[in-house]
Amino acid sequence: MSETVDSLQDAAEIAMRSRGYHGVSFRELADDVGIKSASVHYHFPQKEDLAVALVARYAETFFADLDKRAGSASSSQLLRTFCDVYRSALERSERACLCGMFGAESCGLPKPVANAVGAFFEANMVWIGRTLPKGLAPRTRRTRSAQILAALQGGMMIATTLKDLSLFDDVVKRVLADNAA
Amino acid sequence: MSETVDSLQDAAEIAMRSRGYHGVSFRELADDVGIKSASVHYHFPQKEDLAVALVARYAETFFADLDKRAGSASSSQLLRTFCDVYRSALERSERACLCGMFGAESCGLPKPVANAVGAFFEANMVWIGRTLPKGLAPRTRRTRSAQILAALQGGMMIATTLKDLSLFDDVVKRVLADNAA
DNA sequence: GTCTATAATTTGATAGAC
DNA sequence: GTCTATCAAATTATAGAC
Repeated sequence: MSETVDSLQDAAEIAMRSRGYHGVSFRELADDVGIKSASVHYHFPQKEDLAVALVARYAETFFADLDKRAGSASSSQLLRTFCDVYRSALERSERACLCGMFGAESCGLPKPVANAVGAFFEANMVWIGRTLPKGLAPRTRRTRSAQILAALQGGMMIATTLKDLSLFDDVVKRVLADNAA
Repeated sequence: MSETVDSLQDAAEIAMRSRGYHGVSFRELADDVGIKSASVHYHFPQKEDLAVALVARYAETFFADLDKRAGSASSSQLLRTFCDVYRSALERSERACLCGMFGAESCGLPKPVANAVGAFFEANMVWIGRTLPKGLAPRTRRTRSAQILAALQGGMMIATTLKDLSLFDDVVKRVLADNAA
C-alpha cells in the first residue's frame, strides 16, 4: 500500500466518523494530505470505492487487534477482550466506531458500502458467539451475540453524544455481568 | 403550525433518517412538498434551524405517545411500554430513530442540534429511570437507564443495518427479562 | 408565503499534460 | 502519481417582486 493511500484513508476515517459519508468531500481529504482532489480519484475512482476500502481496512485492523489480544487471554476473558477493543476505538478518537456511523446511515449508503458494514457486524456476532457457553443452540447464540453487539454500539453512541465515556463503561460492566462464564 | 411547515418537517424527517443531516438539501425537500427552496428558507432560515425544530417535534411526539400509552399500563409494564414506542418508530419506517441518526452524527452537527439530541437522550433516561425499582441510588438509576437506552438504540441500528427487525425484538426481550419488576 | 433570480461556493468526476 | 483545467450539477443562502 502506498503512503498516500494510507494517509488518505486515515483522513477519511477521521472525517467520516465525525460527519458521516455524505458530510465528507474529496477536496477536503486532498487538502488534509496535501494533494489535489483529482489525485484522490486516481486512488479511489468513486467516493463509494473509498468508503468500501475504509470499511475493509477497519475490519482488518479490528480483527487483527482482537485476535492478537485474544491470544493472551483465558477463555473466560474473551468477551472482556472484545469489549476492550471497542473501548480502545472509542478512547482514541472520542468518536463512535466507523461502522457505528455507517450503520446508522446504512439506509442511505451506496449498496456496496452498506453490505460491507453488514458483513462487519455479522463477523462481530460470530466472534462474540464463540465466547459464549458451549451448549447454546445456534439461534440462541446469534440472538445473544446481537444483544451484546447492540449494547456496545448503542453505548458508544450514547457516550459520545452525551460526552460521558463512563456511560460506555457502565454498559460494558452490565454486558460482562450478564454473560459471565 | 402551517401545513407547509408540517409537510416540510415530514419530508425532512424521512430524508434525514435515511441519509443524515449532511445528506439532505433544501432543494430536495422543496421538491418533495412542491415549493421552491427559497421558500423553505422562509420557514427555516438555516439548515440547523430545521434540524433543531425536527428534534423538538420528534421529542414532543415521542413523549406524548409514551405518556398516553403509559396512562393505561400497570406500573410493572411501563418499561415494556417504552420499548413498544421505540418498536413503533422502527416499524413504521424500517429506519432507526431520528435521534439515533443524529446521535451517531453528533460530533459533526451544529452545536444547537447536538445539544437538542443530548437533551432527548437525557429525557429518555429520566423516563426509563422512573420505571425502575424504587430503592435504587440515583447514580445506579442513571447507569441502568443508560444501559437500557443503549441497548434499544444499538438494537435499532443493528436491526436496520442487517435488515432483520427480529434482532430488535431479541434485544427488547433481554432488556425486559433483565429488568423485570 | 411563495416566487424568480442570482450569488458564491462546493461537489463528484473527467481529460489530458507532465 | 500528481498536476492543471474544467465540467455540470448541486449547495446554502439572500434580495426583492408579487
